[in-house]
Amino acid sequence: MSRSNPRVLSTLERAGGFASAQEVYKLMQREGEKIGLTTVYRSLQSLVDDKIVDLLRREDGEAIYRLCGEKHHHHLVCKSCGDTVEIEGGAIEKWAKSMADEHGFRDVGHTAEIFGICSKC
Amino acid sequence: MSRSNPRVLSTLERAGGFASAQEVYKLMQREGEKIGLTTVYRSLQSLVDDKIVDLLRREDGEAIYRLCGEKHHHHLVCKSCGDTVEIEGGAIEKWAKSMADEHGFRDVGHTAEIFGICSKC
DNA sequence: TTTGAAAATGATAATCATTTTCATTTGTGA
DNA sequence: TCACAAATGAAAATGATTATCATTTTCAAA
Repeated sequence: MSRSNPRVLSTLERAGGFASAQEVYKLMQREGEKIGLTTVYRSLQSLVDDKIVDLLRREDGEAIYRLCGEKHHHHLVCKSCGDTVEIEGGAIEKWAKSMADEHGFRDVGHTAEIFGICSKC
Repeated sequence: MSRSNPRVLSTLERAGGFASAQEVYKLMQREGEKIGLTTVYRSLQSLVDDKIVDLLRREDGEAIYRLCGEKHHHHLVCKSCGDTVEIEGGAIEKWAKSMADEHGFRDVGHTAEIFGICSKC
């Protein structure tokens, strides 16, 4: 049982509260932090165990970690240039909740992404 | 552009309409079918492109393929047993459209999944 | 029937995230 | 200082997925 390295959590916060293990690792390297990839993985895993961060999945299956306290939001992503806009999802929250209730699901979370071509492309 | 090998689809059906690429491959091997892993992946991918099967993710990130109807819909997935309910997403369609308009995006698509614990678990 | 281009196939190698191993370092209490 | 447990991280292992590329199959036209 390992405890989380505090610098990992702090980096995840600085990353906007939303990143993969590889991204956290690269970010720490770029900032001159001395840390091993193994420790980044272990720390993130233990943060998930402690319910301090959520574990989600990118479309390609890569694990992404999100601070639980972060305000929940969604993304509007350009398929061409990758530009991303954070958007509100009030309608989604209500939809997810009502669907879950209707089918007797509990402890529900959700993912929702919109992708298209932005005005610049 | 490759078309799907029909034996792959038939195997996925026989598997209960729900399996990973590796599982489909092993199942076909066990049944004496001569097919390569590459072809299994390609066939499943093209079935996804043709919207004949849905691509979801196990907790560990492994891709799982699931037969679905043609009508656009979303999923309510149990994190514990994998049980899946297909649900309507009228609210999502409107939300995605209005968000895209607001930010000048065109050719938009979207993904939305709800996950939780079902009443049986 | 023969031919040839395009599509499909599959063995193999490459990729890439993640996990495991294990030797070393660090922290801590006696 | 000593001993020992916990933490660390480099390197290897793992496992799914994708890329390569030579070979085979399909099929329509000659």
